[in-house]
Amino acid sequence: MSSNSTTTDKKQAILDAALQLFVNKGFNATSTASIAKAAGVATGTLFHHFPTKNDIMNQVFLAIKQEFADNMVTSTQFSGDIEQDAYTLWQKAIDWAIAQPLKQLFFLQYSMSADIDVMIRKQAMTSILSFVVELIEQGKQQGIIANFPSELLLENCHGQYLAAIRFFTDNPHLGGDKIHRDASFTLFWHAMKAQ
Amino acid sequence: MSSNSTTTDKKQAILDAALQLFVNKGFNATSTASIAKAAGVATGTLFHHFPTKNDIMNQVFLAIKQEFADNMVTSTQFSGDIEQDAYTLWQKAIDWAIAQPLKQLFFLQYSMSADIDVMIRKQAMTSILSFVVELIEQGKQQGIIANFPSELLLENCHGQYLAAIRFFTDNPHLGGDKIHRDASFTLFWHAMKAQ
Amino acid sequence: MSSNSTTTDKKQAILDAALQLFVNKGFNATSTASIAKAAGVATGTLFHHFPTKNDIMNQVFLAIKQEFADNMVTSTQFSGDIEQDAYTLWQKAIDWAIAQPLKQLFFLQYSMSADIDVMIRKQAMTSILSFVVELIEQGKQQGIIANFPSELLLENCHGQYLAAIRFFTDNPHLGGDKIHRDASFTLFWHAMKAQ
Amino acid sequence: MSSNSTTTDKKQAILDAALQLFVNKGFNATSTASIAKAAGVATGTLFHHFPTKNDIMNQVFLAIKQEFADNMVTSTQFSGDIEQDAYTLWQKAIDWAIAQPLKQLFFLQYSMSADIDVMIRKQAMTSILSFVVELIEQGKQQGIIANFPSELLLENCHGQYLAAIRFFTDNPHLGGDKIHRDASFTLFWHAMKAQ
DNA sequence: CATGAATGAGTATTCATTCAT
DNA sequence: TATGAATGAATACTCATTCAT
Repeated sequence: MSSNSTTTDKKQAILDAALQLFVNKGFNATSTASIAKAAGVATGTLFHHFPTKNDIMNQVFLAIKQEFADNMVTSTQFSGDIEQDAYTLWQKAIDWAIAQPLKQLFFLQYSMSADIDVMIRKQAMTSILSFVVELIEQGKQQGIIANFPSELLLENCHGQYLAAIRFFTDNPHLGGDKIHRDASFTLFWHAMKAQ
Repeated sequence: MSSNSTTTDKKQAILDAALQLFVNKGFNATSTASIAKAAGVATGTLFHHFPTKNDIMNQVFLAIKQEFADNMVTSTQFSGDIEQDAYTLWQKAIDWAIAQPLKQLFFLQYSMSADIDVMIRKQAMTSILSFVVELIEQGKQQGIIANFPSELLLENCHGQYLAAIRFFTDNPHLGGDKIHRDASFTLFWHAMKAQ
Repeated sequence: MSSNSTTTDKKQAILDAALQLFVNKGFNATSTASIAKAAGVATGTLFHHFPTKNDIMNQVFLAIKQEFADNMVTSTQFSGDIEQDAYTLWQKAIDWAIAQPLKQLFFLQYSMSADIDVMIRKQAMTSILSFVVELIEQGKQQGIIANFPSELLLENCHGQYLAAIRFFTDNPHLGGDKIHRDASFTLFWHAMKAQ
Repeated sequence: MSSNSTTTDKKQAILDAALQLFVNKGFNATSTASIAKAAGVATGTLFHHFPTKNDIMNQVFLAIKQEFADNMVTSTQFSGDIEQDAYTLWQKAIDWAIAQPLKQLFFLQYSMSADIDVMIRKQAMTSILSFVVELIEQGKQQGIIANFPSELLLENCHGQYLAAIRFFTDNPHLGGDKIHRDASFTLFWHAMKAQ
C-alpha cells in the first residue's frame, strides 16, 4: 500500500509538474528533464509511468477534462427546467475555471492544439462531455433549445465557454461580479434557446 | 523593379511554404530547412529575410489576419441596418474560410497558440480587427446589440466564429448549405442582439 | 566504484582528446563532434560532462596548470639556497615540458589566448602558481633576487620560461644538452638576481 | 588619383576595423560582415581587397610588425655603445606599445596564435625583426652580450618584451614611471649581457 | 520501481564566400 | 570597383528515450 501510494504520488507529481510547465513555457519549450526535475523524480522514472512525452500531454488533457466533467455532474441538482439547469451548470463551469487558473489556461492554450492526439481530443469531446450532448438533445426535444444540428450546437457551446473564460482571464477582478457572469450566460443562452 | 520583385517573391514564397507546413505538420515538427526547401530557397536565404523561425510564424499570422480584415472591409456595401450588415459580414467571413482552407485551419490551430508572441496577437486583435469593435459600438448605441461589455462581446464573436468554421471544417459538404450557414448566423446573432 | 571510475574515465578521455585536438588543429578548427569521436563517446555525453565547448578549454587549461604545479612542488628537495632551488626548479620545469610535448605546445599556444576565460587565467596565475610567487618574495627578502615589483618579476619569469621551451621545441635535439639548458637558466637567473 | 586614394582608404579602413574587432572580440567571434560594417563598406568590397578572412588577419599582423620595426629603426641615433643603444631601443619599444594600446594588445593575443599562418609568422621574425638579430650578433662579437645561441637570445628578447608590455598593460598607471620602465630594462639587460 | 549517465539523431542559426547588377 | 542578396556547408547544443545498476 505504501509503495502503491508512492507510485500514485510520483505519477501525480509528474502530471502536476507537466501541467504547470506546459502552461507557462509551452509544450515544446518544456523538456522531459525539466518535468522530472520539477516533479522531484529522475528522468528514468518519468518514462516508467509514461511511454512518451506526448503521452504525458494526453494524460494531462484527459485528466483535466475528466475532472471538469466530474465537477459539473457531481452533486448537481437537476431541476428538470432546462434553462435553470443550464444556468446552474454555466455558473459551475465558470466557478471551476476561476478556481483552477492553471487548468483554465491549459484549456485555452491546448483545447485545439496539435500537441494532443486527434483521437484523444475526440474521445474527450464525445465520452467525457456526453452530459452536454444529452442536455442539448433533451432541450431540443422539449422545444426549448433551437433545432439546429447538435454538433453545431456543441461546438458553439464550447466556443462560447472558451470565450467567456478568456474574458474572465483577462479581467480577473470581474470573476466574482454577478452582472458580468450573468451577461456571459445570457449571451450563451440567447444563442441556444429556441425563439 | 525585377530585383525588387525577386526579393518580394522569395519572401512571399517562404511565408507561403511556412503556412502550409505549419498547418500540416505543426510548428515544431516543421524545420527551417523544410520551409526553405518547400519555398525553393537556401536555408541562409530564409534567415536573410527573417531573424528567427518564430518571426516567420508571427509574420504568417499577421499576414493572414490582415488579409482576412481586408477581405471583410473591402467592397462591402454597408446598408446601415446593423443586422443586415452583420449577416453580410458573417457570410463573407464563412465564405473566406471555406475558400481558404489552409488559412482557416491556421486560424483554428494557432489563434491561441503559444507559438505566436503575445504582443503580436494583441496587435492583431486591437488594430487589425478594429472594424468589428466599431460595429459592436454602433449596434450598442442604436440599441440593437445587447448592452454588455464590448470586450466580452468581441471575445464572444471570435469564439462563435471559430466554432462555426470548425463545424464547417468537420463537415465540408455542408459548407454550401444555406440552412446550416444561416443556422450558424442565427446562433451568433441571437447571442448578440438586444432583446 | 566501477561506475565512478567509468565516469572519471569518460570525462578524462574527453579532456585528453580535447588537448590533443586543440594543440594540433586549434580551438576553433576543433568541433565538439571531433572531440567526442576521438574520446570514444557520444556527442551528448560530452555535453553531459561540460556545459559548453569553452568550458572544456578552461578545464584542460586548469588541469595542465595544476599538473605542472604539482610536478614542480611534489618531491622537490628545497636546499634553502635560493639560487640552488631556482636551478633545480628550472630544470624540473624544462624536463616536464620536454617530457610532455603536447602540454608544452598547449602552454605556448594558449597561455595568452582569448579562448580561455580571463577569470580562469587569473585563477591559474594566482592560486596555482603561488609557489613561484612565494619563492620570489623569499629571494627578495634575502637580498638575492632583485628588488623589483613582484608582479613584474612573475611576468618576467613566465615570459622567459615560455621563451626557453619555445627554443627547445624548435630544437628538440638540444633538449638533453646540458650546455644549452644551463644557458637558458643562466639567462633567466641573471635577470632575476640582485647585483 | 581620387579613385586610387579611395581604394587605399577602404583597404585601410578594413584593416583598422579588423584590428579593433580581432582584439576586442577575438578572431573567430569577428564575422567578415561585422568587419565590413565597422569599416563602412559592403561585404563584397572586403573580398575585393582580401581573398579570405585569414588573409586579413595575416595582413594586419604583418602591417603591425612592420610598423613596429619601422618605428624602432627610423630616426634612431645609434651610439655604437651596445648597452646604450639597447636601452634606447627598449624605451622606444615600450613607448610604442603604450602609445598604441590596440596594437600592443594584438601583439599579446596573437603573437603565437594559430590564427596566423606559420609562414607569415616566420617571415615576420626573420626579415622584419632582422635588426634585433644583427644587434645581438654585434654584441656577442664585442663580448658585451652573453655568448649563447643567437636563436635562444632572440626568443628570450621576445619573451621578455611580451612580459614587460603585459605588465604595463595590467598596470597602465606605471607606464610613465621611470623606475618601473628602467626596472624592466634592467631585468632584460642583465639576462643578455656577458658577465 | 527508481535512478541518472549515456546516447545520437535532430535543428536553429551562423558565416565565409560568390556573383549578378 | 562596389554592392548586398543569396548560398549551403558547418556546428554547438538539445532532448526524448534507453538501460545497466
